[in-house]
Amino acid sequence: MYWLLKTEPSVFSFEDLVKSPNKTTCWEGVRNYQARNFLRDGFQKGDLVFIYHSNVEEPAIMGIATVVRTAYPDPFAVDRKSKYFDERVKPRDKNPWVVVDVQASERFANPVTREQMMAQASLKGMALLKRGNRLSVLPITKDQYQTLCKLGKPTAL
DNA sequence: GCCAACGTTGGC
DNA sequence: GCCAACGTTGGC
Repeated sequence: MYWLLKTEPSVFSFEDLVKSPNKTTCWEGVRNYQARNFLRDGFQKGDLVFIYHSNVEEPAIMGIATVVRTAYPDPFAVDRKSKYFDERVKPRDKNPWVVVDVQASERFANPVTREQMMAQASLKGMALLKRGNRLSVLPITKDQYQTLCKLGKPTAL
């Protein structure tokens, strides 16, 4: 399967992922149930994931990561010191939030900008491109994956 | 259970 | 900085 994860590069960028130990990080802080369901029920080991920079001048897909660990409880949701702490998760409840681990695998030689995607007829209808879409975890079809790779030119790290 | 108010995301 | 979209909250 193929996915897309949004991130604000001022918080955590694709290059931050590349620089992480073993180029791997746990993708914390997802606090939306639909997005959570994708992470929990959809993400499989080996799935490929586009990393997309949002809330910047030129939103773009920067590269590809691989799922290296399937969903497990988000430790930050129950860590009072974390900015992702969720007050509503009471100790005796089960923590509803999950993370997956992703490892950077390839960098796009040509990051694919939102503008480029908008101009691609074959990407018409992508949820990502819909105005007002706020979902931070999105499924990508095989066709979309191939189109985006053709544009992005993935290169080994 | 309805729905208005509010808060957040994120493109523009 | 504006505001569209939409999820969440809380009064009733």
